Amino acid sequence: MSIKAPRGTYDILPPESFNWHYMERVLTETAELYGYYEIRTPIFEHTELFTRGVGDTTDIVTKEMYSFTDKSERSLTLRPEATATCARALIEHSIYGGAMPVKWYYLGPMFRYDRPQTGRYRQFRQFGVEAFGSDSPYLDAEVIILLIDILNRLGLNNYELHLNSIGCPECRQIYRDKLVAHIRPQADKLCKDCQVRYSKNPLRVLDCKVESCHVAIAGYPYIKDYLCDSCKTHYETVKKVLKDNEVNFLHDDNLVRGLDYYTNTAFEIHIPDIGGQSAIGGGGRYNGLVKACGGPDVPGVGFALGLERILLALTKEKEVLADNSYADVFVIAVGEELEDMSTKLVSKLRKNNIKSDKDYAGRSLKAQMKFANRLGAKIAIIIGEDEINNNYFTVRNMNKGEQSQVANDNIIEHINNILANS
RNA sequence: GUGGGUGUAGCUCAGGUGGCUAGAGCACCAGAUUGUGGCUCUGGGGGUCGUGGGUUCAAGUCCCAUCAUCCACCCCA
Repeated sequence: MSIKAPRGTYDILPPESFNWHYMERVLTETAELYGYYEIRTPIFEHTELFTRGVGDTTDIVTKEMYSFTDKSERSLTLRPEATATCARALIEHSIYGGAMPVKWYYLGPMFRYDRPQTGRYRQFRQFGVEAFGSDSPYLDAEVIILLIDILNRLGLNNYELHLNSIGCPECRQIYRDKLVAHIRPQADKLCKDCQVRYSKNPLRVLDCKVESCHVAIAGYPYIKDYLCDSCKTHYETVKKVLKDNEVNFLHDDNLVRGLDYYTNTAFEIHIPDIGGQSAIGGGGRYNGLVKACGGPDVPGVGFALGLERILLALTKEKEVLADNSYADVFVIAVGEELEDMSTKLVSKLRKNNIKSDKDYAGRSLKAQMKFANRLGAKIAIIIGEDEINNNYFTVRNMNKGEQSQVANDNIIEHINNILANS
């Protein structure tokens, strides 16, 4: 046992994998209800896609990418997120030439080289949606309504939706200048991280958690007061549609995005009490992204959810969310010479779509019963000499502890009956 | 990248200031009940004490290094 899963990766075993199936079903079925359909893209891309599409000053690109050189000296990178990938696919297949908007969802692993902690892994999984080709604020709202619908269907209640508008490059630049002018006299009072933020991306200073930074920048201007008319109208419409559709949100002046191709709506979902990283998802509008990736000027809006973090929140109270029975029926052969019979019966059950299993360890009847119980079997079928000689099966209802003799020919019907009533 | 905690059985963990053959609970296997699970009782298998080095008559225990893991920060999902 010397080789272990690499740092920041982990195995999902049953019954844990049941939770993933359950969650993924809710995610994909809900998305399709809203007209979003799955796009499956490569798990690695040319490194350049992410330096351009994520931003070469972001932490993701500067210190978290899993990049490697292949045998032909190409620089490739395990995808750290999927939005840039979707933009690439949109451009590559000239999807923008057809009917708009195009609405996609994706589900799968992402990779970031980072120190693992609660709810953070080097290989983690995201579900996200992207809608390209419409600048309508109603589409921003749809994406958010979908997100909230998903959380509700999963049974999460204690989340907070934070919402803000970061305007367009034009009005944001005016705001940025105002903000920098406001901070400049206090710049030396900021924490070490904020010193860096101040020069690199001043809007980031706003969501610093250090108390002294808040004090230092007190009275800072809000971006909402600097939005141009068009951006202001866009944001007001998004908020109105959310209210009309009973989605609660908190306007958050400190919610910002770093890069120029992010525009207008920005939102994040927080679950305060999962410990560690409370952000389980986020998204917004990115009207400049497709162009930044080398395509035409196509607007877009979307979100991504961190699935480990969602599961963390979901399993806080109950460990296994889905049906955790490994087999509905367990077939027991008493004595090795009857194993041919149990094998045939298990095959018959399976052909009739009854989830069933049998012993492969040469166990005694008692031990097989115990095993059946542990698998969560609802029914045990016993085949012994008596049964063979008289053409019947002994069927035991494991929950009720009742058992009966069932003629061989009636077995499927009988089992289906019990399962239907359990 | 920065700062802390922890590495002993498959899992959760005991093992004061070093000292006999390293323990418990759970899990697993078997028996009590020779054709019947869950509860109980009895027994059994399973550990190079993360790894390497050092101190010592003697190291699971002390020291150093290293790796792993967990937690937090930066940042993100």
